[in-house]
Amino acid sequence: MRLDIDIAIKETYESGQTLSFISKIINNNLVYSEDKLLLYINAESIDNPVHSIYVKAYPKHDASYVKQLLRSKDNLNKIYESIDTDSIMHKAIMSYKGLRLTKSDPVITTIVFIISQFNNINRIRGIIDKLYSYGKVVKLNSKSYRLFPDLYTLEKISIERLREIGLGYRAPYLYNAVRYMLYNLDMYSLEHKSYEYIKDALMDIYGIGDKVSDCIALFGYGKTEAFPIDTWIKRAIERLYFNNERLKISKIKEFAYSRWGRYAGYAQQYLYHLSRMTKLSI
DNA sequence: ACCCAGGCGGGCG
DNA sequence: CGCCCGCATGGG
Repeated sequence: MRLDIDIAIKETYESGQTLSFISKIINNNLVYSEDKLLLYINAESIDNPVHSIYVKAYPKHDASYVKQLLRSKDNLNKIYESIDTDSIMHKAIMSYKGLRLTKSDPVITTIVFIISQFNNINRIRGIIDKLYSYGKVVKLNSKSYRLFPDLYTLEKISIERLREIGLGYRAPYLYNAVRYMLYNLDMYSLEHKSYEYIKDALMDIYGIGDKVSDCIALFGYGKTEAFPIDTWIKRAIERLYFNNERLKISKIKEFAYSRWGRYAGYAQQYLYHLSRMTKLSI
């Protein structure tokens, strides 16, 4: 199925969202798989913003799901207009035009960002890879791929095994979260709740705090007002907007919400990508 | 060797 | 509340 959308696949893939962790670039195509579906996304060039992509899906072609995943309703030009408040954000927008926020499965997003805490992107990818080995094998175009394991499969993995996989001290966080999502909280019941409601519900989970819940709200529930603050974003705001002054998280939040409002999440994503790509030597 | 990574829970004042 | 500390692990 062909889908009209302005998107820079590579930037979107590399910018540290859920999609970054549960998909792979294979032969210049993006392969993304959740627990019940697999997408094979082909763009003419993953290096440049394109205007359309071609998608094959397992088990069936479902354009609406792909549109939701890639947030095709977002009018990037309008969003740029509203967050282009200064020369720094302007540079980020110009550099990474076509970078989109993505909206992934909230359960998988929760798992990914519990693993992400106080960790680095390469290690997170490695751990997610190992989790994939528990997933079902499916075929698409006569090639085999793994789906992400569902909660019932993850429930069978012991804490010791999670430690071996590399979760370290986060093993009990994930172990408990899997059970919490199975028996205490239907994550899909939060889909159309407010940002604040979602944050409160997520922060009741052992191992999920302010930052991880913001990532889940943003990348798993599509709440674009969320502004996750990790070490990169903290340094970036301090260095680029406050002349290297040390700031409290609460102060940075205030700054971000008042400056970028309901698209703070987009501003965050561009700033995060800019910070990592330039290592802040701008 | 040392420092850092998409932070969190717990304990203390 | 806010602040401070320890935490597993691997790569630069």
